[in-house]
Amino acid sequence: MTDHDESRTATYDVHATEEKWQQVWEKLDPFRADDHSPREKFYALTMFPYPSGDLHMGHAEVTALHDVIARYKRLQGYEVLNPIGWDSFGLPAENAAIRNDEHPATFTYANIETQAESFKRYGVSFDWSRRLHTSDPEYYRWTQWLFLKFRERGLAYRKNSPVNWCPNDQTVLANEQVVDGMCERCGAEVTKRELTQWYFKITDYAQELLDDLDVLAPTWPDRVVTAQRNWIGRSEGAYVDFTLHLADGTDRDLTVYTTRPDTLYGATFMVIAADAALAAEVVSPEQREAYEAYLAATRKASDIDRLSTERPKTGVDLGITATNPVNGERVPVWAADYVLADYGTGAIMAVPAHDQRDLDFARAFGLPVRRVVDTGEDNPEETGIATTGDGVYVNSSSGDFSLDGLSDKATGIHRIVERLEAEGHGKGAVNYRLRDWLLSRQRYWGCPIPIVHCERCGEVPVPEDQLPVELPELRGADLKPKGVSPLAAATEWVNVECPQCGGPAQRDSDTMDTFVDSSWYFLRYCSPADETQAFDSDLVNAWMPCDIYVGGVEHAVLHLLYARFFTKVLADMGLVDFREPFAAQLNQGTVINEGAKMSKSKGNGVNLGEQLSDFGVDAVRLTLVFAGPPEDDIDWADMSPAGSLRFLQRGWRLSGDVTSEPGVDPATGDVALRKVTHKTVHDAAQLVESHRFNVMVARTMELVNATRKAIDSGCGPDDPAVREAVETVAILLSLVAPYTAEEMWERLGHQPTVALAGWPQVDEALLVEDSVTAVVQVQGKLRARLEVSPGISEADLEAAALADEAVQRALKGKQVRKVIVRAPKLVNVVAG
RNA sequence: GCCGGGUUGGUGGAACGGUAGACACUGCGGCCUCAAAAGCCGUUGCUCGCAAGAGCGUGUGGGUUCGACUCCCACACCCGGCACCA
Repeated sequence: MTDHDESRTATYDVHATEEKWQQVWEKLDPFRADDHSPREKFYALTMFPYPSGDLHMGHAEVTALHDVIARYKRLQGYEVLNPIGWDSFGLPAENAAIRNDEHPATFTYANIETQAESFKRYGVSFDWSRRLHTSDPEYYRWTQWLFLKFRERGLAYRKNSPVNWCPNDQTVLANEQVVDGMCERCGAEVTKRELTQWYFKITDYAQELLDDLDVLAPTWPDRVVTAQRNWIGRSEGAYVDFTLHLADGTDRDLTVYTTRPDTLYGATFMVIAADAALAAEVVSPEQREAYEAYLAATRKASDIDRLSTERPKTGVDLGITATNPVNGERVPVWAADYVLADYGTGAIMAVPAHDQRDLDFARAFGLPVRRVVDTGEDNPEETGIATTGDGVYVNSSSGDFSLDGLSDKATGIHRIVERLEAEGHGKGAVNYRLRDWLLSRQRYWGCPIPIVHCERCGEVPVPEDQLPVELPELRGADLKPKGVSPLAAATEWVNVECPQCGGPAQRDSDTMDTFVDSSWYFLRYCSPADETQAFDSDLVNAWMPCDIYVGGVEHAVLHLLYARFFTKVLADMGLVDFREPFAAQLNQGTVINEGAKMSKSKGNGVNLGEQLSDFGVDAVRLTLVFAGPPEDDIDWADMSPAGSLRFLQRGWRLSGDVTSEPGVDPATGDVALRKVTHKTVHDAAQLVESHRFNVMVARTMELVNATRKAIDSGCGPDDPAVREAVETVAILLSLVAPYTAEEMWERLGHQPTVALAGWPQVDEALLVEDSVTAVVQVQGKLRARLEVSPGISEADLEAAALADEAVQRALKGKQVRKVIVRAPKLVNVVAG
């Protein structure tokens, strides 16, 4: 074998290389962010993991993508903050502790260590000095402090209300954690319970949370913006006051919310939510028995039944009437479960002609249907299909007021609201689907709520200097869910003196939703060791908002909405000077296998550790980044980590072929290869900025191929352009394959680390092509290609095109009518 | 039903309104080898053709344009969000 042959088949030992560089990085500590650096700051945040076990393919993907951005920005000269921590409170640890008769911390911190080691092996450019865990008292002390601050502002309050209850996890859930009537975490069917619980008043911020989505829309994924808009669910309409006439002869107001006040003349009955307190208060004595039977039946029905849209309408006549404020008409009042107690006012005016639900109800109970908007469609009373579009108003007048003849919905709404407001019978209004955030949980492994309940003083906040309220030591069977928090049974912990009066009192025994912990961790990263405050406002304002937040789309409405809410509250408190925490966002897709989500039951799981052992870290990372657009799902069965490793070895091999010395002036090198190199660097920057990492990798592959050709059959290995090209490959590869890149960089005679080598300078002069391929079309069809100078004139290009043999052939017998020339790229000849 | 996003070779995917299929994977042929593996080189959208070449081709149907994967309209299907929210 000749030396040359050897260089074409040589490979490096993947695992030895990994171990070697891990030690070097440990020593050099090149990714520590300097708060006081004069460089421009860049905050690259990735959603911190929950320590459920070792890292899996999902972690590998999000981290690989995230690290491309962090490493790119560092090369570009930014001071990059790329922190890591763990969202370490939560149910899985608690359930494991019950199973294994141990403390949740055992499971939690063991897994954190495992994951931390795996991240280090994975070569992620994290700043390990800022590591945090939300279950550390040093952290949750400040979660408690924030809770108290929110409470001082009236943004954390307690109320009694029917809440979502997971019978399996034995805890309440926020609306956001109930998916299709099931517990988001365990899949059990969620039931309702009447409980007194803590809430964050996120609804105070509904409008701002909605409005600022417009600001985020250009840099946030569409699906996240859409999901949040839908979740907030703003609707515009009006409150309208009807008068109820009770059986005992008294009257009272009944206010309803409607988005179609313009159809007020079509209201033929009213419906009150069966489970609203009002319904029980106003029902007539004759109908009370029937109502109570109906209510009992309603309560028994689960959310699953309720959610079914196919279900026929049910209800009961309350035996009373109400007066329509615009025409004095008396209509019957019913109770039904299709009206929700906690939206609007819990009561509606039913306009069966123009609302499908009301029409279904009217038909089920023989109630009248009156059309007040003629849309040209058939009468809803006959078809059973409500008409909801624009049309001409009819039967809509009383006294000196009339909508009749009008054909514009917006004007109709405006006119009737004006009228209602003038007469004091209603007003324009906005409603949101968003509800307050229920934050209490009846579980142990979470942040204790720093409140003491005193018989005399009521709710008393734990004084700040007594924070944190630490969790008592409970383990194993003590943690078994029993419907109230396990903390309630820890009598020594629960029973305390009231901080205010010194009398006997009890700690609040619930813990906080873990989404509270994760609503501010990105702030803590800016000053993670600060023992005097939750975060240093100056440092937070210097680093934030996060320039990029990479993570899973499953948090589109949960974590991302809560974190936005927290940030707005903190801005109102004057603690931060921005109102949105994440300037831009990237949601990675899911790694699946053989067309399906990986799962134990399907047996299609792909083990990350095995992939890393078989192909090496770099090949796995490269495969994930090269697979396609970052937000697309990746089917691992379609991928070729072996192919990725092959490419990396090919790239590495180049570094052994370079024979010129480090520091040689590339200006004297082969111009053709230099052009490829500089164009690649130029394009790669734009591709990374626009998150087209897969294309960036493809371009790097092209550069490798071009360099290989130059070495073997072009300018040869000692040409300075070859060194320039290979050094460029090493730097570009460092975004995705840090081990291979370091190895190349060292073989090229440079000191570590390539991560700080800087982004290559682009020579603009080398971006100019000296010949371009001009395309000649006849009738829009490609007929010829011409190599021409980039500066060719339109006339010259046209002449050359028409002179071409293939073009003449295609034109045969036809007359040239028109020639479009776009020098130097294209000519289109139109004939006929 | 309402709101977003999508549909390109055998596969993953590229393509400022201007060469469709870059870059890979797979397949096929070859080199190396006693042989195999690995590696390397060539080839690979479909149809016809020995070839030169020709025709077809980006979910469907229209439109705008000299020219459309790209823009506009309608439709089908897939994915995500919301949904008895008045």
